[in-house]
Amino acid sequence: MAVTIKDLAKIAGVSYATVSRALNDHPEVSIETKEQIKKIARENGYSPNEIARGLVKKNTNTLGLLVPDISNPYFPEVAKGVEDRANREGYNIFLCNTGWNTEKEIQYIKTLRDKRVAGIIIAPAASDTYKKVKSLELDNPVVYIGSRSDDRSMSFVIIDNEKASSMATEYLIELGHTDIAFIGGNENSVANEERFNGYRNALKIHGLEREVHIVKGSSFNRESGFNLMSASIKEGRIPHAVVCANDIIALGVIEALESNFYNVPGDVSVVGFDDIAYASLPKINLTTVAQPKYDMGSMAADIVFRKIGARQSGAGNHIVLQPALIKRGTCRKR
Amino acid sequence: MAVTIKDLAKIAGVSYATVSRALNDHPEVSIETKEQIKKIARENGYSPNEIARGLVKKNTNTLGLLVPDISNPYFPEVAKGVEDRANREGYNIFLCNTGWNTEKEIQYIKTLRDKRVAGIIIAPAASDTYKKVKSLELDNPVVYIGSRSDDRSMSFVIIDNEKASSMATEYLIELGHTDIAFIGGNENSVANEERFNGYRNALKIHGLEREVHIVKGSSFNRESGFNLMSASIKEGRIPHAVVCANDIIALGVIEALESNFYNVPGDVSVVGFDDIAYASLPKINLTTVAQPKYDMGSMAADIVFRKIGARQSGAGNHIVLQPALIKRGTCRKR
DNA sequence: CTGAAAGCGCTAACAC
DNA sequence: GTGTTAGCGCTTTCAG
Repeated sequence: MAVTIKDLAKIAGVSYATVSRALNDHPEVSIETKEQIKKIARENGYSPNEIARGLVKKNTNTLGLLVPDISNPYFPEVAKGVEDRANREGYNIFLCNTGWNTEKEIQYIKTLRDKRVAGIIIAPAASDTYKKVKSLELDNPVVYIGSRSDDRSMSFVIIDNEKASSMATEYLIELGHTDIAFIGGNENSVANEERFNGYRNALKIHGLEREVHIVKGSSFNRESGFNLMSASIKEGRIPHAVVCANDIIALGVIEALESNFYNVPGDVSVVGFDDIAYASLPKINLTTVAQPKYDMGSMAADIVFRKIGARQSGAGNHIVLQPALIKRGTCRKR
Repeated sequence: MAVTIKDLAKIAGVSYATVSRALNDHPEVSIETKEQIKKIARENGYSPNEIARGLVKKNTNTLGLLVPDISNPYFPEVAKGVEDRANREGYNIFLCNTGWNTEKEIQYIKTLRDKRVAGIIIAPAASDTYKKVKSLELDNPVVYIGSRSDDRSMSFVIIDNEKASSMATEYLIELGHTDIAFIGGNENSVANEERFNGYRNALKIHGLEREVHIVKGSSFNRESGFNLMSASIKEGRIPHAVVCANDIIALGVIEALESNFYNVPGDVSVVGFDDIAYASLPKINLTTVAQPKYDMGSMAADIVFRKIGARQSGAGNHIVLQPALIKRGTCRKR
């Protein structure tokens, strides 16, 4: 099998401790033996067994990342941020696609814990993710991304979802719309709830409470947006505008609207959430709320590293980024 | 620190070997002590140290996946296929974003090797990835995805890129186009080369050799497609149609065309490659070549598992899937 | 059915 | 500078 440190020691005629030192560039070992040993290592295709090393150093140089749906362009961007930051530290990341399923989420977290990852970054699948994870009493630092729990002992990096959603809704109100619908994603998602609250509050503040036109959410995807909007149309409920819980839902909503010959933004205005890359395509030109996805990923990784360094699983780190409304072409004055 | 098997043994008043057996459901251990020990394990929040176990079992239940750009919606789909298949086997995957950079690729592969992953799935960054990887003389099974090397000892799962590209080009020819351009991605990518060859061969077969209108590629992304097409327009080279090396390039090409007031497909027909989710958006409606991304991912993982089982790093496994041309709205008769 | 002991590949005192 | 030795947390003979 693979050549070990002992094999090298035998060849070099030294103890294997010396080999270990040489390979790790310890200062005590003479420069010649160092060179010598490294040469032998190279010649014999030695590859250090990181898992053995990890066992003794109690350190795997590995992070876990849980995302609900890697097919949603929002998450690859986050993942890239996490990965780049982790890579700079010499860390690798385990990518876990949870499919919006907390069971799967917990199962993944358990294996990550067993694999002794240095930290776990979670884009939660649902609101009960938090307590489920908490009940695991992990030793590993955990940071949430995209949404938060009330429990301030937990760390997170988010944008202010509620405010963002309010901004979007108020923009629509300014444009003269009164019958504004909200089409949500997974109903047990915290981000979804916050975005809904932001929407509702904006209506309330502007005395439009009566107009609240909720289209119950189902999933954070295109099909769901399409189906929900189609159903609403079938019922004859055609709002002036719709606030969507994310961009891909918005894409589905627009699809439904246009396939029923309603023009966007001519007949109905639509605003999304996330600002995925495709939102800026001229043909799409979706008005939406931007999230600094990549930065959120790297910031989350940053917090993990800070926690690892500090050895204090203590206080929660909280980063709340400000959202920006990107006005493009799917909204129009009424 | 974390409770170990020895702690449990002490509590249970048995040897730690027995604890190990009980926890692993060995048949020899009495059902009562088994229950007993499991209970103690649960109560004390025991989590098996997979890295210690891995050291002795020489098995990490981990796969590595290298992709050039996780932001390209093609790759998350592949990743999902790999991940789902791996998950069924109880494996986790290391996601490595190589940024089309073979240096980074090799560096990643080295750490994956050091971390003793059971196998590595590579969506290669460039044509020299193959020999660079080969020179590493890995013990780990490797399977390539998306493009292949001539070296038949390597395993891969691909679609027939050349044929696919020919199909797309011939479709354009049937539509009456003669001045057909090819806008490529990374020039040192094998997939890019194969797709270019398919394009050129189709022209040749139809006696259109003289018309070959190559727009040198640069990157597999939207900006590149946009820039290349814009430059071509500026030079006054407006082809009848353009074959793009992938969908996101096509998106950029269309963007460039329309921002210069050329209508697609009215003035210029465009065909993409990959069939990413956004290609089917009514507003985009991109004619393209479909790749079974998810299946390709899971098949690649499948090969890895077969190799792990067989313990024969021997013969290369080759899967060549048939491409399908998806005719949508970006091409029109001339 | 269970215990004792060796060892996976490596690092880190502790000696000399 | 380098060797010896004791683990890291676990699985797996080998005894009994």
